[in-house]
Amino acid sequence: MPAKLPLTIASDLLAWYDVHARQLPWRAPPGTPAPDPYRVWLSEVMLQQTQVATVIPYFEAFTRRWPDFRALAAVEDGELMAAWAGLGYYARARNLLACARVVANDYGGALPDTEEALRKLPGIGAYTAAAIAAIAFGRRAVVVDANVERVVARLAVLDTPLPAAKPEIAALTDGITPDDRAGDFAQAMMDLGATICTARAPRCMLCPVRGECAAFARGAPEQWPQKAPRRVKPQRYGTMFWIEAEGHVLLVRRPDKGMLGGMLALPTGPWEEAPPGLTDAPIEADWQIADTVVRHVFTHFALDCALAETRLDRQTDAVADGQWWPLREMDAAGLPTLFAKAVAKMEK
DNA sequence: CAGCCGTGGCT
DNA sequence: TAGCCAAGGCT
Repeated sequence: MPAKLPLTIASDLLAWYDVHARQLPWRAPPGTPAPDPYRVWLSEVMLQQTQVATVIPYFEAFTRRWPDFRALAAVEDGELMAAWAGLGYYARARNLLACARVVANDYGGALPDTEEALRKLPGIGAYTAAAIAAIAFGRRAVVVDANVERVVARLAVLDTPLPAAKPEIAALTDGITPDDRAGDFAQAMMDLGATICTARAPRCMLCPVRGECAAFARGAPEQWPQKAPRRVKPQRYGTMFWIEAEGHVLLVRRPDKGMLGGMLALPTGPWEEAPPGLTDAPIEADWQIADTVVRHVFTHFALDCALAETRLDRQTDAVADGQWWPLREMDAAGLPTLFAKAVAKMEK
């Protein structure tokens, strides 16, 4: 284990946070009473692997429609998934709803206030449980996200690459987390990582703790954290099927497991190393292949998806579990971006 | 534990 | 621009 970090980091960081904290819709100003746990929880789930600017409009829409756990717990699955459309990582939406229902049914509509109890709820892992306990309930918790990992790795010039360095980083973070204001400290670390101690081109001259930063002293802070090399992203090919009839298009609900799980979508064939053509076409029809493909990049592969079109005289019921959606209301369908791109292409 | 799981911003 | 990256959780 490396040497401990200077204990002055917490006080320096909190003093900086008192002046420079970002004003965010889910955040109470420094020193004021803790914000509503529902809003903290909702924001933390939305913020998992997702940047602040992307989350804000979704957070505003969700809190306007569903102001508390009971309201959210009463939503139908499809309505919730449609509202989440575009945010990505759709398992978060399924877990969000499951969590809201547990809170409404088993906890009287109020989130439990300990890390241990929070950790057992759907969609709440080690990071989110610590963040909620600290920010919403004022408990001392060690909050480690990707920002904290980067900041701590630089402060301590950790040469162990991620993710192997995670235990060391957690121990070092524990060592500088204050007993009071652990929530503000966590948010200060994350603000610092998001605005100053950035992954590339860090703004060290604005940093309140550069005097305690070993990476700054070395003169090359962007050299940390070290990371294990990434795998190359494979290219895959697929086909989407556009079946139009009487001003409607056929949509299907994707299974909960797997890519875009639980989301409404255009029917698709398999996604493979070679173009699958009309494999798994929902019906036999006179398919026309659009002249351009829909390109979309997911986390672990890139997809070139052909678009097969056909028009029918009537809305066939030959496709089990399909539903006909009016073309004039495609925005309300809540399609993942891959399919929203196809809709945009068809509307031209 | 390592692979799976979206999307948009930034350089 | 092509790749890197982000307030991770689940299995």
